[in-house]
Amino acid sequence: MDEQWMIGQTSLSLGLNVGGPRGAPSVTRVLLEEDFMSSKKNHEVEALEAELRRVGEENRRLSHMLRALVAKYADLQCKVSGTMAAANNHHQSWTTSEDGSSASATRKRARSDSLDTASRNPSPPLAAAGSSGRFAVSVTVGPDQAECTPVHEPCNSKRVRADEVKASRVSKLYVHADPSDVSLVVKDGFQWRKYGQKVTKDNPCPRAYFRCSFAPSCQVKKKVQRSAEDKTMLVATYDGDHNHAPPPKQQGSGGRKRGDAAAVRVSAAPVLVQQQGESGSFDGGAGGR
DNA sequence: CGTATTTGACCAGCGC
DNA sequence: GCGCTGGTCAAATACG
Ligand SMILES: [Zn+2]
Repeated sequence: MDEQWMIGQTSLSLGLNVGGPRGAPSVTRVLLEEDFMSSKKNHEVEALEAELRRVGEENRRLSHMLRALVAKYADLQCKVSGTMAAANNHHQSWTTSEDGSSASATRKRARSDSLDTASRNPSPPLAAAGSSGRFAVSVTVGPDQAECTPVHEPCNSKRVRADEVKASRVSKLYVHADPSDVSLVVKDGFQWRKYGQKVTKDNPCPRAYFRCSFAPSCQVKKKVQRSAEDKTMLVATYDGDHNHAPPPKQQGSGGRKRGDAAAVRVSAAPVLVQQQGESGSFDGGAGGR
């Protein structure tokens, strides 16, 4: 299923890329000038100019979208490559992405590396789900993921590794949400209760902390933060696994609550693999503090 | 009135 | 030892 979706993305991306370059507008403008010099039909020139402007705007928008799409596609391709050949990691650098060393231009690359590193598991616990307008990628990293040692590390890698080791089950979910959404309350099928919000150092957008409020014995936590540059990307980091039956999407064809048409409701249910192995002795202790 | 969200305070881990 | 940063708590507030 994932491959099919990715193939679709590939074809789309290639098609857009072929027709993407901004060479046509200049040609159109030349033709338009010629028409104007001939002084045949001014109104037609005006119409053409208006259309040209509109097309230019659309082209720019499409270009932007295409760029994001290409970036995502590159991430997915890298991930797939890493999954297929888990041992052959040639061009992976795993730059200082989590450390946050102000990598402005290489933000996408860093994300790609992160995804790729997470996908370097022996078993492929990654799931991709895409809708017509939304984009969601879920990556579940396991405890044995920290075995892979980075290659040429500039400075860090021990802190990140320790963090990964400490976290038993961390699954990242990249969702493509509308930037008009100001509340990071991502309704992904579960009931979350927000318990904190902090402003991180390298990201101007605040990070929201959620906790599963569906079951008292479920201490699944979730961190939601939108990307610094791609305001349309919401990075939801799920920590833990639900030990209760998920609410079966009881939200029918009702109206929205806040009248927000483009809400963030992440309906793309990520097929989180329960291959974490031993799930026992995990749901019992729910004692907080 | 009960519940969810907000938001400042508090704390723990880590680097210098 | 001190400062910084991320994570959590809990009182206050908003909302249904
Ligand atoms: Zn839960």
